[in-house]
Amino acid sequence: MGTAERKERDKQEMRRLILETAKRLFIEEGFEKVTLRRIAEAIEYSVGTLYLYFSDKDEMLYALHSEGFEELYRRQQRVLALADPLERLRQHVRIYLTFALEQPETYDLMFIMRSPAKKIQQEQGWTVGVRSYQALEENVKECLEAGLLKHTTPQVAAFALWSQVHGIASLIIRGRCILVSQEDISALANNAVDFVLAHLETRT
Amino acid sequence: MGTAERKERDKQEMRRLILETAKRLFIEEGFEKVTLRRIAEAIEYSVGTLYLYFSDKDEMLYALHSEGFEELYRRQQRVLALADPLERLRQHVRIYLTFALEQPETYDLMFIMRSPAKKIQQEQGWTVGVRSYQALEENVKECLEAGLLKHTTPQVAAFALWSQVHGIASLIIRGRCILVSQEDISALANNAVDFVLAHLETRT
Amino acid sequence: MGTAERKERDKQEMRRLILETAKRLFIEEGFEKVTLRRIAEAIEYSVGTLYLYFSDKDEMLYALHSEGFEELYRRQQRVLALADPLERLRQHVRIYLTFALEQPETYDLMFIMRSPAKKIQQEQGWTVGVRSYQALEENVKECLEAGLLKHTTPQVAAFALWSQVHGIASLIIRGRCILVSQEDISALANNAVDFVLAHLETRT
Amino acid sequence: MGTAERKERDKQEMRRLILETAKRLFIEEGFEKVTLRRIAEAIEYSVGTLYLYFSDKDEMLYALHSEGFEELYRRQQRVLALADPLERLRQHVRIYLTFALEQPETYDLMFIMRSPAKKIQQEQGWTVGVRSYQALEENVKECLEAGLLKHTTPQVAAFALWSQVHGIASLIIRGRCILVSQEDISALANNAVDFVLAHLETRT
DNA sequence: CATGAATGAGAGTTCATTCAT
DNA sequence: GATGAATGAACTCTCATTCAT
Repeated sequence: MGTAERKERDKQEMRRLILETAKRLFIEEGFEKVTLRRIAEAIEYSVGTLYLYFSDKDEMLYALHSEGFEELYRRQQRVLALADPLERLRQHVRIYLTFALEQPETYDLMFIMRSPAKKIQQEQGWTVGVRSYQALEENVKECLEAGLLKHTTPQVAAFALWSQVHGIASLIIRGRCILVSQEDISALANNAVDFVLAHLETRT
Repeated sequence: MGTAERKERDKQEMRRLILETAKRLFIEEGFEKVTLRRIAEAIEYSVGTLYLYFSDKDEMLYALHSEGFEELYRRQQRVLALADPLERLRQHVRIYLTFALEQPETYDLMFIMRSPAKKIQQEQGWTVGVRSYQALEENVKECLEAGLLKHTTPQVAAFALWSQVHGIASLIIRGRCILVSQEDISALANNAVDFVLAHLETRT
Repeated sequence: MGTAERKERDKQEMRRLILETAKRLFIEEGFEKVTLRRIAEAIEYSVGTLYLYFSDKDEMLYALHSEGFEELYRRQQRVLALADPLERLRQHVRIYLTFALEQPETYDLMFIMRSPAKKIQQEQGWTVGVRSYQALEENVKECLEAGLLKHTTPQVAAFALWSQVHGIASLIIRGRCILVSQEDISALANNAVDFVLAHLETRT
Repeated sequence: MGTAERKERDKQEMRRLILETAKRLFIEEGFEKVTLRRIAEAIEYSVGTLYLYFSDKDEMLYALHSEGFEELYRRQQRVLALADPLERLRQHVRIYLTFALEQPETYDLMFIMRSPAKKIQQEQGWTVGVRSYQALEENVKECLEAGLLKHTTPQVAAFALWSQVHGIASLIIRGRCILVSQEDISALANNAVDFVLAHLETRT
């Protein structure tokens, strides 16, 4: 039925509206300060309405969390086509950083925020995220096997890379780069990544 | 007058007591769970008393923030004696990571938390921190000048190193290393640092 | 018109369905926990639909209240055939207690609950109930006139009996028999009734 | 210290004020309708203040519940001096009924209300009450042993008596005696008790 | 006839902060 | 200097009820 479909679409749109608004407020005011009331006010609906789309605040956070990981994974996929594992790894890292800086509030929720959402505190809340990490580790492994990266275990190399990019992203997102002018931050981030990445390659 | 001095000293001691207690509670129970009431109970004073030593909660947070940076700087000092700039840099990094993992909640407040304290949001709140960063940058610069690190600017190299260690620390502190067993985390952290550090040296 | 009749019949059936469901839920989950949403879900209709058959929640409660009294009266009727007024009275009491324990939530609504329904608060809401009470009083009166019960007024004897059984029923229903094991409660209840009843008879 | 004592007394008075107010509202508006906000308004304090004297709503209910049982037990004590167990039992019953009708809201809370308070739902919440019931049972036992009551077990006789008085009290308190004029209710209650009590004695 | 989206009022609870004593 | 009683504003969440479709 056309009407049924439209209703379903409307429902999805409302969820989107709520989530996007929540996300926007998160940037503007910080996660912990955002309350259901504020979200409701922002979309000009009553608080109760939020509960028609999410069973509680946790579920809202978890939805954003999940969407974030889906999006990240989707972006990672674009890279898989690259035959050269090292080039693929480079792109991998770049894509991650881009994602973090393009959607800082989502990234924050995924990798920085001390989430009050119970679901996220359980291990199962991370299955989507684990998949992404394994893709990275797999990529690193290939590089190691092809002798393209300095010798170490895939675990160590993957973690080193991840923490490198995460460090950059989270320092920027949480406003700890006060010494660097806003315009140069992105350049600095890229240079730092390049610097590290370059010297982990065996060629150098 | 002696009494005036003693009074001032007493006042400082009380501030210390409060701050140490707050820090301990933050670590034991997590930031969100610690209220002024809990701190007051822990030191066996009334809540109102806290306001005799700090004008509000923000000021307490800011004091902890500052103390954290003082402590970090103090630890950095121990390293300055080392003649070899590269070895000094290695220790520098190691000291930073140790501090972060020994005092996770303080580190969190300093480098991760989107601080509610207004004072920290202003640039002047970071002067203590800037000094630490400059010490690192200075150390990096020396290494570069001595040709001990792969070529780049001091800014880039320092930021790369800082973000590397911060990334490790913050992933651990904010519980994002769910794939790694609790016991292995510290080893993994060290290995990752070693891996990166090693390959940024020119010798390799 | 046949259609009009059928419509009316359908309407009645729907009311029945709603009321029976409500009653079932009340017994299963307790009064407080049952919301209109839960009733609606149970009958697989929307909440709004309930308002097509009842003007508000009060009216639903009142309907259940009335039905309870109808059911009680119906059960009382079965006893009228007994010629011996004393035996009839004994059965009367027994039937009352059985009803209370078989349909505790309905009994609760009828005789215990401080009803939220405004209609019940008015005297007219009790006409159905009064009929039942008069039947009991009539029965008692017959016993007294036949010299089968110890001397007193019908009012006193009827009230004494009613409050006796109500006391038993309400202590059980509202969970005040915590000293008595769940299995023995029913036996205790019967023994208590027997004890009292027996000694009010003149024969003893 | 005098001041310490006065402070303690003030604190107790405030608890009393809150409890009495709560109790009064319970009568006027019914238990379930009374909210913390209403109580706070009634005593002209803020809602938060209530939490300085009671840790939550449950504790307030439980305090009233406990006080009720203490008071009932205190009243029972007055009767113990009577040498004649039968006369003592008569007074026992009368005292119970008087208590119920003098403090209907407290009695309601103790013996009728389906309490939401968790503590009351646990068996330990009733220890005070159990003591009272055992006193009654003991009295009944003495009567039986002295051959003053018609033969049965102490359990059955005690429960019969209790449920008799409770039935009367609860029908009155919950407004089910609509047929009887308000003035006659008390007389009717007494007559009913007398009627039953009299005929359970062996003398008759 | 039936729906389901929306709401307003209100529930219990928490907490940083103030201030008379 | 220290207290602790008091508060106001905020929190998340629930529910009977309405109404356009």
